[in-house]
Amino acid sequence: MDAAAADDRLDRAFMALADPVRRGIVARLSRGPATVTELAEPFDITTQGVSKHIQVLESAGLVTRSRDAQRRPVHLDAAALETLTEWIDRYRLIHEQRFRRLDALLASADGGDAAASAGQD
Amino acid sequence: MDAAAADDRLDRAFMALADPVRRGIVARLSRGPATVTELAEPFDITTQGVSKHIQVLESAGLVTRSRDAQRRPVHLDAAALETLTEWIDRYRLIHEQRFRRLDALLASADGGDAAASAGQD
DNA sequence: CGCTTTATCAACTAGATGGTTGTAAACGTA
DNA sequence: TACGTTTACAACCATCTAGTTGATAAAGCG
Repeated sequence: MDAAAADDRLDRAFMALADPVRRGIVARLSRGPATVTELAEPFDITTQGVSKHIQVLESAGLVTRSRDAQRRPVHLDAAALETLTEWIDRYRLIHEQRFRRLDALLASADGGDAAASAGQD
Repeated sequence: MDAAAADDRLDRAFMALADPVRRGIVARLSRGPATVTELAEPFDITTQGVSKHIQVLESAGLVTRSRDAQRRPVHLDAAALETLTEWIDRYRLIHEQRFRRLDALLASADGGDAAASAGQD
């Protein structure tokens, strides 16, 4: 997978979670597969609307659909969720390590004004 | 913070990360604060465009802006990133625990066909 | 005081998104 | 066969988004 494709995958996955209905669907699916009508039940929108939300989640790779007669049960793909936490945690940790270095510098230098220039990395 | 406000905060934060330019800004800010022109430099869009991206990140609580003469350095807020990983991990872990229970059931029952009905939870 | 740099605000456009209704396909059952 | 259930697809609409250009404000510098 090249960088552009990975970008696109992240775009869609984050976008998919930027909607309370779709997050509700993910939350429900974490407890096991469900059909479209089951997933639509808690929300005040049509099953067609929910079907479109599921398509968004599917194109983001967050869920998959199987087949059981005329039903199409939806399953959560936890690996895709992990990709998101990996992206976030990468930069969160870089940020925190930078803070720890800054703290160490402050502790050793003991000069308050030295922190301002150190902030430039 | 009530549920609707928390929902709105999550909406904005996930939405903010659903764009490669804004993720690039977050990645850059993990290495330290930067000005708007510095942040705009790697991208092929105007500083006005980048300024709007920063407003999106700010309204999502992911970054803050301070003041240094006519410059307005942007800082990353790692705590907001943590809120996102917490949301994702919550349902990822529920999903994985369910899988572990299913595995245990399969191991004790030893019946291949039993798995299909067990899948319904 | 002008000039430059840095950044924001306002207005606009093309395109995407979230919802609807209507139609139709696939499947099990009477 | 006919019927009900479940789901998808197409067309449509209101709203939002991402980018642009142009004007403006704030601060430093000649």
